[in-house]
Amino acid sequence: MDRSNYLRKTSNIGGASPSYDRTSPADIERYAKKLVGLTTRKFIPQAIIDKFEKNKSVSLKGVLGQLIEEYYFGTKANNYKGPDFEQAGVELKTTPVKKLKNGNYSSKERLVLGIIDYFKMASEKFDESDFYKKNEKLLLIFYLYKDDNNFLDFIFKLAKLWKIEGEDLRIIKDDWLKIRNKIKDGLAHEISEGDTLYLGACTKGANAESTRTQPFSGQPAKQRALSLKQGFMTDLFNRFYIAQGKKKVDYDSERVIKNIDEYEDGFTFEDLVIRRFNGYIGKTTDEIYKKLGLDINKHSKQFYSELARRMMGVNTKKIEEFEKAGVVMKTIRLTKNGKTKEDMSFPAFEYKEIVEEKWDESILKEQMEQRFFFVVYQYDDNDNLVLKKVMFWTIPISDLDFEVKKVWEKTIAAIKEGKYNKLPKKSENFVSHIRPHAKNKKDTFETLQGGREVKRCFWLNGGYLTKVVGG
DNA sequence: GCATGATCATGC
DNA sequence: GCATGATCATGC
Repeated sequence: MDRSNYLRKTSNIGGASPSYDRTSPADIERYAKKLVGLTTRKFIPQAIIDKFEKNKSVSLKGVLGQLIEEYYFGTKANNYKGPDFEQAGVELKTTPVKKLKNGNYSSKERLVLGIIDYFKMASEKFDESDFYKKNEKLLLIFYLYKDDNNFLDFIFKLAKLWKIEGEDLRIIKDDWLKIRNKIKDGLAHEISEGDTLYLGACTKGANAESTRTQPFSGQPAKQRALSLKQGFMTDLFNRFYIAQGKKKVDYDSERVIKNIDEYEDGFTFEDLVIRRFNGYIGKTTDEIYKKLGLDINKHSKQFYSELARRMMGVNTKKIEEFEKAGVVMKTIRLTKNGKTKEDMSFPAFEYKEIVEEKWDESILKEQMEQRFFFVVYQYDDNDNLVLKKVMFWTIPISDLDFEVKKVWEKTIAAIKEGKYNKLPKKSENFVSHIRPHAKNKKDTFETLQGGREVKRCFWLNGGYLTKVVGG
């Protein structure tokens, strides 16, 4: 279909004008906003609708952005390295949000911004990188995803031009540098999405075995793409949505770094967070409590996490940067002789669901690959808890892709055989094991064999954690 | 009512 | 003292 034909078509959409100035970011945004409330079906040619209706197994997902470019904006999708709207420097991205049971919206997934060329990125500077030049200004078009719906009928929820800037830019740039430095060090094969905060290097490929060569090592590395993390996308959507006055949501989250001026040269977000604890290391919880002048309940289960947040200068339940980065804060308590008191649990899994998963897309991998923030206390001779250290941590990719994967595979094999007493025990692997995680014995999930078994989950072994925190 | 984080109890 | 099994407590 040629463009004039397309223009005639789009001119009928809800009174939308087909014309916009493709050299102007603001005008592109204005035109994009007219998509809100529409579905793809409204502006693509009947022939394409027919094609997808005929074969519903074909997902429109991969081509949704292209259809918008071609039939709504009248620009051909390009393979050119720069942004889609070249003169305006604007890159178009469509991305799904889902509505949660409580009525809030959350991003359905991370936003992929481009495959990493390990050879190219290794020698780039951030400001002149392909990534930054292409993605500095994004036209984000969010659509509402529904499980039972045809892609043609997903409703566009929000369109917004967003520029990477301010505190976000600080963190994204540091993330980018961290990834680039790993490539420079010949460690592209050890990159993990959990290494970084907002910008993650997620695996991307036809299958888990899609690999590429890297410049400074003979080791093949998984094919990866730079992407904005799911938590970050959720935050973006909600901020825009609230700004439009569509909905009042009390976020109850506060930043650790309130002002960008708090960043000093060479200090990353993580450095600044760790520095917040400097005055408290070596103090007992009581001393910290008094020093902070708190009036929180000492016997509450939330006491330790609240104490940690207050030391960071955050008064809300949620920490904005942690939410956006998907950082999980955990309190670890060590005994007098430096061992972790407890193993660390993950959410219980459904027997019938886990057997359908592939490792690379598994829930467990996603959960374990997150970045953790450990607040480590140790009991002293008087049985007081003393703040020992704080640290960010991501499980090394070898422990995850080898050890944890083994445990995960054994688990699935045992479930398939119906041998629920043969699930991997702590003694079988030094990183992880399976244990019950339930209200009581009656708290069960259905099994593959039609019976019921107590809810169980994966645990990180206390001994492994002891090693990690250097107890 | 349930998910989640945290912790206890028992027996070797 | 540790592995394993079991359960508690809180908040949404």
